[in-house]
Amino acid sequence: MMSTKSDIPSQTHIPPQTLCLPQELVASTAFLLARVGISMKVRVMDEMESAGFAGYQYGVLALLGEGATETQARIADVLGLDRSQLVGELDDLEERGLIERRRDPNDRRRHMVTLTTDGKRQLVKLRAIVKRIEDSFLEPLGEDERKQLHDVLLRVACSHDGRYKRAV
Amino acid sequence: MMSTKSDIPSQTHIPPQTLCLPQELVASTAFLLARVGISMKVRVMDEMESAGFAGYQYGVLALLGEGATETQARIADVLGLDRSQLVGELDDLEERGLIERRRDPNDRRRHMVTLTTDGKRQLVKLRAIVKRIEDSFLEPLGEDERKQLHDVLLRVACSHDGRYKRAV
DNA sequence: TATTGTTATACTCTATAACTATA
DNA sequence: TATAGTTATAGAGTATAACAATA
Repeated sequence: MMSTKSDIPSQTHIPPQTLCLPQELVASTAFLLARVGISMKVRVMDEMESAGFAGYQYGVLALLGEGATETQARIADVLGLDRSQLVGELDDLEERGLIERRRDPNDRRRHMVTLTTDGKRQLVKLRAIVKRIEDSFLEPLGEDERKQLHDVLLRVACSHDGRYKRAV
Repeated sequence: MMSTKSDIPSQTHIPPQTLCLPQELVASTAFLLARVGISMKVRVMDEMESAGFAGYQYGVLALLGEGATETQARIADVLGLDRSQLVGELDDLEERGLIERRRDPNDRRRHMVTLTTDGKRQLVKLRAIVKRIEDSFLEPLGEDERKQLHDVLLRVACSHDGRYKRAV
């Protein structure tokens, strides 16, 4: 499963320099941001899958957990997913009784999506998973460093994506 | 090209709340890190492609730009790419005269890869692209905030990936 | 037998297009 | 005609497996 990617290189007549990234990349904040962000996401996705949840289902539950009843189109737009992609995720969540889809009587094209009690329970579980992974990643940082990191990231995010607006 | 994803939602009898992400996600440093990191990567990839470079070619050039002659296996391992994936990228770079592959006379299985003069020139160009994108993203941050961000990310990266070691 | 580079194949995501039912 | 949800299809990207040359 892990192939040979993380083997200690046993090269011989190349100086036994440790496997190490080019300074140019390590010096780049963009590079670090992408690397750390992606590996965090991968880890979250993996553990979500182990917990029986696929892809972006946590995002959906988290959004619905805020209370509002949402349309599928809105869920997709807010989360930046494709509407067609969302269908499958919702099908699964619905079958498992974590969400409910009801037709909007005022516009029968629309599905109003809400979280069930069971869905809320699962959300708590998934939230804990994310929190645990986040803590493990940010372990080398002190409390105020974490706060500062979050603050800085939020400002950067806001300046490039209008969907963060309210949180500023 | 942009589909309808960024349309202002014209929903009517749903309160005209602006499209906005769940607070739970916005409050999560892991989420922000992944979001910002990925959108930065996407932007870099896009602009690289516009400049005629595909995928991870910048990484390869940057690595070779540090001076050392590297084996294909080492390039792949350092950059975290699949060895088979690397072949195509190198083929392209070689055809365009930006790198050179020579058989290692001491071990004829190996290809020693080096950067050509032209490759160095292109590297300078790509470096500028990344720098420009990074600056645009980090624009809301002051000088010392950027430094602090880089420092914090580096520490996090180091604690989860041995390939950063030297840079600590 | 193990390893390097290579080629071929399969699989997962995501993006696109087409279809229905409603408006 | 346009939109919401759905289904089907295609493409990109990645991972896996098999292979030839060399050690």
